[in-house]
Amino acid sequence: MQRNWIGRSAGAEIDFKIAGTNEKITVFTTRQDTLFGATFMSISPEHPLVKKLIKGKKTEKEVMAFVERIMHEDKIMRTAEGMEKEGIFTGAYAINPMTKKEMPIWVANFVLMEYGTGAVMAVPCHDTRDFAFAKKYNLPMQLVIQNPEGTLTLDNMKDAYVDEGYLINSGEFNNIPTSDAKERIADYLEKEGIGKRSINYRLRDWGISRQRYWGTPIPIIYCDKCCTIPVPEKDLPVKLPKDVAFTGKGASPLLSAKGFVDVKCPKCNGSAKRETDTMDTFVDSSWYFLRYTSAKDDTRPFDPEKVKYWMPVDQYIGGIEHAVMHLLYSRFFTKVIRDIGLIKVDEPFTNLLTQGMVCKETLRCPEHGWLFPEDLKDNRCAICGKEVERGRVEKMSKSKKNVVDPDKLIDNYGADTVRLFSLFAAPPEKYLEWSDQGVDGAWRFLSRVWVLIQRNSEAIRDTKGKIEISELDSAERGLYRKTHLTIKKVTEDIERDFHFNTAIAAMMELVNAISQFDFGTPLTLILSPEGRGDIKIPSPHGGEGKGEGEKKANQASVMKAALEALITLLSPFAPHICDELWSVLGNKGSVMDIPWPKYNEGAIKTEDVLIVIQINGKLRGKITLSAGTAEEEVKKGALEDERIKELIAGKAIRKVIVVKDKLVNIVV
RNA sequence: GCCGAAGUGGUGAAAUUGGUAGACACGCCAGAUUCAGGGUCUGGUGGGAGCAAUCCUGUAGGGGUUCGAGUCCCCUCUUCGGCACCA
Repeated sequence: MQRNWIGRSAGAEIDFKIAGTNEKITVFTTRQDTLFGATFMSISPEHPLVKKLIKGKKTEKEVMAFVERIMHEDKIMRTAEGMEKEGIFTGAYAINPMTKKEMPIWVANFVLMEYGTGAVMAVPCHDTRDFAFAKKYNLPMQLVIQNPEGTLTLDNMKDAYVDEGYLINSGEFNNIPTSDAKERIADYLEKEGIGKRSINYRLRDWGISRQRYWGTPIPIIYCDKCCTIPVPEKDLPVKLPKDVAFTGKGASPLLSAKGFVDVKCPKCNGSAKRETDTMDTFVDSSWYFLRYTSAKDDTRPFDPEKVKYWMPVDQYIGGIEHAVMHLLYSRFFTKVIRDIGLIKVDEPFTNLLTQGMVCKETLRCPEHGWLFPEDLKDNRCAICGKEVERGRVEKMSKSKKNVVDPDKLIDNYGADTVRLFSLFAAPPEKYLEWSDQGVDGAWRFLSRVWVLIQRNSEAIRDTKGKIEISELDSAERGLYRKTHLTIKKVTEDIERDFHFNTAIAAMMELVNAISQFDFGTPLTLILSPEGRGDIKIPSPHGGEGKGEGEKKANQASVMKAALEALITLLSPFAPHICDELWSVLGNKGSVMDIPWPKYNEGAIKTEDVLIVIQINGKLRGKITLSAGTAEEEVKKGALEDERIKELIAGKAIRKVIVVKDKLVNIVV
């Protein structure tokens, strides 16, 4: 996205002789391939050559009047697209270095002095602006790029042809495709010394001063005698004054702070005034990460050694709305600070995650303006009863009152639930339309975890937890495998792309699996978070039938492994409840001090795999085989399946595709 | 106009390498819980047909590549974000 702002474009600078003088005029173009089609020239009203060109010509007065008028127009308006193109002939001519023809030089309102060289070779046939300009002022046109179909003529063109094609009317370069011609003509220009390859960047202006209080003061003093003087280093930093009147009217509030504004000139000691504009807060956010490395250093902005240690930022997370401006400015600052030799960092951020914004619909009463969701009564304004307009779903903002008060949710559900739900609702890079539906689900999940631990903690407390996979029965193996699959999934989801939503879903699956396995002591718990009612715990599903001794020990070990993994994995998402449950499980200390669990490859391996059977790519059956079964065996197994036999009866099998441990596709 | 992202059930979303579309939730439906309500538990839940087994259909729309496409290619539409005559 920053590409638009940096605006790198590769092209060439080309010199044009001005007829009857020794002067030359240089243009920048990305379309040197259309040089033979350049039939006139447009220059910016600010171009320094304008005065020279018209000097002594009878058009001088007229042109100057035009230039003056344009330069007094608002620049943003003047350079807005769709603005009427205007120009005036200077009376001077440039010489096209290829065709040697004379090209009238025009001053045009749409040519910008700050981009390129402030002068443009106009190729009306292959540039839409030049086309419009040439048509308006009846200027010559020359077709030099033919489309691949060969159908273009000067008469049938309704607009400029700006696409790829091949060259015509271009002497020795005829019939060359545009992309090659760019290189060949650039080579020619360089060889002949009339031009060179050039790269242009269009950096946007950044006016950093603001007429507001909250911002860094600009350390400049204005003295009538000594002009503009920077505040001496010993007086830095300039701090914002406290005696300020915020009227909401007029210019900067700092103007009202007399003690701030009136100062002695550091040079002549006469009376002087301070700059009262402050800096855009983007200035501060452009280097704060450097300051963070040395926050307590009161002698300088940052300590280069600390910057060397900490920078660049490994992972930067910010809202998508800052993807262009803030990040571009930060990169710019970093490079400037590097260029003046204070740091060695080239790019400030190694990885960027732009998170989506949280949005919500806006509500508006025709009489009382923006409304909070709770200002509604039966879908009407609670104050006047008027019907409420439901607006667009947009970025949450206090001014539009389309916000959710986290305190209320936290009061009702607790911080863990609110945190868990926010992370579960959507992946982080996606925009999220907030809805309260679903918070209940997060609360229920945490309640289930709470109950599970309470029920089982007693039974697993004395377990040593040693597990031999070969000694486990199939239910135990199943849970043990699920536990390790979950560790893998949660770890990878977090590390790879912060997809907390799928990590949480995986933990929910683990909880479901543990519930199925549950063998804990029957227990009735009364949980009463504010307004949530109580939970009666039903009898456990299994467990009673299980044998004693070894069997029971394995069960407890597997259960313990599952519960401990669950609590550790869940702790970053619901830290408070997990810390509590960690001790309920009989552990000392905080779960936050426990190393992140590692999955065991051996626990994940399965003996049996489910093979999908397709006929012509459509799902027609499933069989379970042991993992790693040879292709031939799998094929045989599929073809012997009763249903498959029926379905393919009487049809010729053209081909059978086997994907190992996954599927068989029978093509008939 | 240009650049970028996206479009999947009633809803939020999964599908990470081209291989069972809809995981996990929300909502809804049914049953259980010795009153109701709430809560909890169990089961069901893309659409259509069928008593059923099952079949057809389905990832914005249209084409294509492939044994096989939400995923790859081409075209179209819609939404969102950014930019604004940059030669």
